[in-house]
Amino acid sequence: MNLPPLVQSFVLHFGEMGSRWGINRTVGQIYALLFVSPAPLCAEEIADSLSISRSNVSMSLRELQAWNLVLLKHKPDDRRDFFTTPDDVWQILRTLAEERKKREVDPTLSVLREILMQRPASDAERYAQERMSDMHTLIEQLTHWYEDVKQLETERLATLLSLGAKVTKLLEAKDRVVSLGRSRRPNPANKS
Amino acid sequence: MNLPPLVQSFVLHFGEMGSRWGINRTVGQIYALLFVSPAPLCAEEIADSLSISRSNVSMSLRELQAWNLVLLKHKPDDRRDFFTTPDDVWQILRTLAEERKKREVDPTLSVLREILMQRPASDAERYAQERMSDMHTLIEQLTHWYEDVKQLETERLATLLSLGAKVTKLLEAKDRVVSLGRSRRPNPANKS
DNA sequence: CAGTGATTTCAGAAATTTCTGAAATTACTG
DNA sequence: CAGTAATTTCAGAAATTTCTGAAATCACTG
Repeated sequence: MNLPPLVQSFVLHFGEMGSRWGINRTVGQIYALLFVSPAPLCAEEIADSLSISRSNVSMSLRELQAWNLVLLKHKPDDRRDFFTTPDDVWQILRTLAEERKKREVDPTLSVLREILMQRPASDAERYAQERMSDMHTLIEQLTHWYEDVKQLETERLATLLSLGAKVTKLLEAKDRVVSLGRSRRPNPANKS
Repeated sequence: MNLPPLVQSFVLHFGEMGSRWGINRTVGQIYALLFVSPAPLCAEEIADSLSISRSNVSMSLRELQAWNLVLLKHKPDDRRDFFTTPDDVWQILRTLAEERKKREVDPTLSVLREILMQRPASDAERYAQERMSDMHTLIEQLTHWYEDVKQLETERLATLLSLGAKVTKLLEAKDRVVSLGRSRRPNPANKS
């Protein structure tokens, strides 16, 4: 591996992290490399920089494309493919969230729903279903929240983030304001 | 594997999912089994239910304990250990979030900070640092938000979730109200 | 349509991870 | 403190994943 030392640390760390997620080491490294490269790279350059085989690069890029994590660029009069990542880190975050949801959350929800449809044949099964139902409810709540906030422009999302838990203060304030105007209505926020 | 069919589907799915995260298949299966079991199980029972070796169970339980995902129980006059998961799915979610942060986010932040301290020795390194700085900023924002909302009681957290993007409506409303009272102050929410 | 360079595919090699059974350890008990 | 049951450890077997080099495919070009 023949990279500026500072880039190399980054690439190696993402390799490690890659294996801790489902992504493998090489895929993580390639992504990291593309992320910090000022210009798009072609497969050959990636293979050289990371000292891995050309075919490994090919397969790993395919994987990254399946995750929508890389962009394909072309230079005039050059028929090689060049690869980059999106510039906007928020966009990257959105893509990651979306893909992980698609691969992990959605299938889980569908398995849970499937099981919850079935008729329990014993007490053990009845209890198991209750537990799964709790899990299903929680995941659905999280998913709905996600589907909702992902629509927000980045600007607003960032504002919301920086507010953090302080939004609850706002909620309380709103409750008070609303109770002034209307007749008793303890917690209007509870409706879905 | 000798389990009620409905439990078996669940266990198998979590096994699959396990491998997609860093967690391995057996660990995922054991967790799923404990999650839907009405009473705590001992290692032997787990090994039998999942048809895996006793030693594998031992190592996997150790792993789950390192993640704080299982509880140890004891029966009077029985010196075996019995295992369960917490009842509250919100609590489980909190633990998961906390552990993943500890293992994935924190180390990444610290690598990024480390690199950003260094002096770039070339244009390539300078550019790489800019990119890493963007990433660092984003992760810090997310982390701060997380540290903030994780303090909330579950009740409030759930309310916040169910509100979703509608909080921004509230923000706008607040802006209007505040502008009525005070002299011009366009976006008070922006301060960190 | 032969020639060339880029890319992909894929069988098997290499590396890594997971799992097991046997042995060791721990923690009691009579 | 010998005996016993539960548990852990760990070397190597088994399974899985990752990676490579050689061959095939693709997309042009003269």
